[in-house]
Amino acid sequence: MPTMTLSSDQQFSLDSTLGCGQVFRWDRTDDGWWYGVVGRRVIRIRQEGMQIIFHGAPGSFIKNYFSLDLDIIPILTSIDHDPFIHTAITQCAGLRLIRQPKWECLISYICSTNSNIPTIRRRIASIAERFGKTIDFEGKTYFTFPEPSSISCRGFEDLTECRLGYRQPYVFDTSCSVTDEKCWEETIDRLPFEDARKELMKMKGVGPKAADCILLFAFQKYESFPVDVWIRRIMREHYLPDLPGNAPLTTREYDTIRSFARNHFGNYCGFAQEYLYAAREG
DNA sequence: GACCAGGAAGAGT
DNA sequence: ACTCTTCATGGT
Repeated sequence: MPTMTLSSDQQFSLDSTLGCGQVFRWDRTDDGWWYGVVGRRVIRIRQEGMQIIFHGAPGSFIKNYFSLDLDIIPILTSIDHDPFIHTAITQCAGLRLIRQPKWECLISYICSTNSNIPTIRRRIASIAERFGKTIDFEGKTYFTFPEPSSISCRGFEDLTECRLGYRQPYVFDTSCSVTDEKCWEETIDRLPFEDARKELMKMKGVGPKAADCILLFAFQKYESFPVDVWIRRIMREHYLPDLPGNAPLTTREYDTIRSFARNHFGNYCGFAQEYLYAAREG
């Protein structure tokens, strides 16, 4: 079984990283193993102190996926500007931002709107099960996340079983437009942040929040600061107590919150967002 | 049944 | 550019 030894200044917690809600296709067994599908691979991985034990992918792949090449200490230092974020950083020590497959991330966050994490997970699993390819791994069957064309070439109705609700046309429509435009990832990647954001929001079902998540989790745009109901609550309570009334989140308030965060936490405010989110409710 | 969850689109102003 | 309504699902 391949292993990797973390260096002493290389903070990493597998449980925080896979359990914080940034990815939806990993499961932890009672004995501490995580199983996940990434691209065409099934990966089994666990952590024992400074040792990472894994199977299903080369070490270089693991290192890149979990962004273990990134020097995280200076990044955390750069966002550690107040006692509240300091507590979150301490609480979720070793949380890393994963480099997610872009297409899967796009659909995942289209499926995430106005939902909770268990429901989102079920939707993604259902899409993979019905449209992906099977992979046999250690006697069990897993499913890849389907290519855009695998969804778009089938009828709209085939998605109904996935129970996406009002998101079904968004997923289908985005699958069609991405099937047509092969190099959308390059386009997004090359653009400066605000332009990339606008470009993503042209896709059906992608608003400000989903765009920010996709930019953060799939494109490593660390200046992104997604604002969901939890983050909004936390920011209003601890950083922006003077914001008016508790009405539905408007575009203006969203922008107020994210520009505050960008100023307060700096260019790596996306890390701050994920630590605050992971440390929510407790 | 009401209310909530990693919101967004569309219509009407 | 802003406000309001509607959207489908599953859990508490």
